[in-house]
Amino acid sequence: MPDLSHGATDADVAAVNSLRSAVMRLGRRLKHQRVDETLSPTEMSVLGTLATCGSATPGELARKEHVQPPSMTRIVALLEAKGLVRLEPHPADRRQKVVTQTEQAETMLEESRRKRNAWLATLAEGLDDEEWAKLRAAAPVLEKLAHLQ
Amino acid sequence: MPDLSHGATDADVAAVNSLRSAVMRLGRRLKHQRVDETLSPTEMSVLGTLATCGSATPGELARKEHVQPPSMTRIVALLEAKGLVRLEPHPADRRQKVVTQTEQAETMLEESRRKRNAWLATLAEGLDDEEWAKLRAAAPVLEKLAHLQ
DNA sequence: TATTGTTATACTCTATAACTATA
DNA sequence: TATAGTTATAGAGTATAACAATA
Repeated sequence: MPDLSHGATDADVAAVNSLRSAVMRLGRRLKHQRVDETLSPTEMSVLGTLATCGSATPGELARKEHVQPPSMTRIVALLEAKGLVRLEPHPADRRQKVVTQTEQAETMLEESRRKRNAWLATLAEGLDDEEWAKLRAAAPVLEKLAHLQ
Repeated sequence: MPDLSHGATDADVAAVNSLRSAVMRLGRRLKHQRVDETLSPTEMSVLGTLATCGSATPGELARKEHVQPPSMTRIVALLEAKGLVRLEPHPADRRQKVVTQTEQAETMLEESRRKRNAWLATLAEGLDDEEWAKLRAAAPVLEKLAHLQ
């Protein structure tokens, strides 16, 4: 961790600038290089969360994805309409709902994983071993960063 | 580089999934944690590019930021209206224009760099030395990735 | 009274299509 | 005929505000 009590170094600031710029640009690319044309990036991200968490309430999903509750309402409704999630009443709190992914979603995720290999291949061609390793090492840190605070 | 000629390994695919999800989520956070409320992420990114490249044509900027030419027209117009860039005729080709950042933009970037330290500080509190190092190592690779192909 | 989720609405950003001017 | 940039328009995704139901 950089010594921020006395101000960040120029190199730290530069790294953050670079990181931010790259994340924004990469985000725009990813938006277009969807493996599944019928799902938005956030919808995919929600399915990914449900695949690991099992199930969650709309409020929990909104906090995880860093969107506002009304946005998650819409996203969950779209996923439900596509048959990818199931909405059930919360067992303990009748205000809340429980969102679970369907078997169809699992099948779809497996399929999209195969499709992703093509994009991965073109990606990897432009990176050497070392760069690839750096990317893999940073992936979990980026995930942590996205969830911090 | 992973052995993609015979298909990517599960670990490679998992890394890409994780990366994509993190980039999307982080991108949404960055959208809201703007250091300058009056500039969109892409506007900031364009200024960052101009700060390093010196000057560029709208077409070049569109390709770098991965937006379509009409979008860059709008972005450049907004930056010009804010007095942050100057538009001049291209010396050799009268179809093109040259976009250059103003002194005001440099002042603003310096100011925003100071503001960014606050966000950097809260960020760094949640990361240890090792994680921070991984992030710094990956930043240039992410930039490369954003520009590939 | 606070919290969960929804409805209604508006905004921001970007894209596509069609156009103008220049090469 | 091709290219750089613009104008006009539409769409996707998200936010805010106001509301209903439950805690």
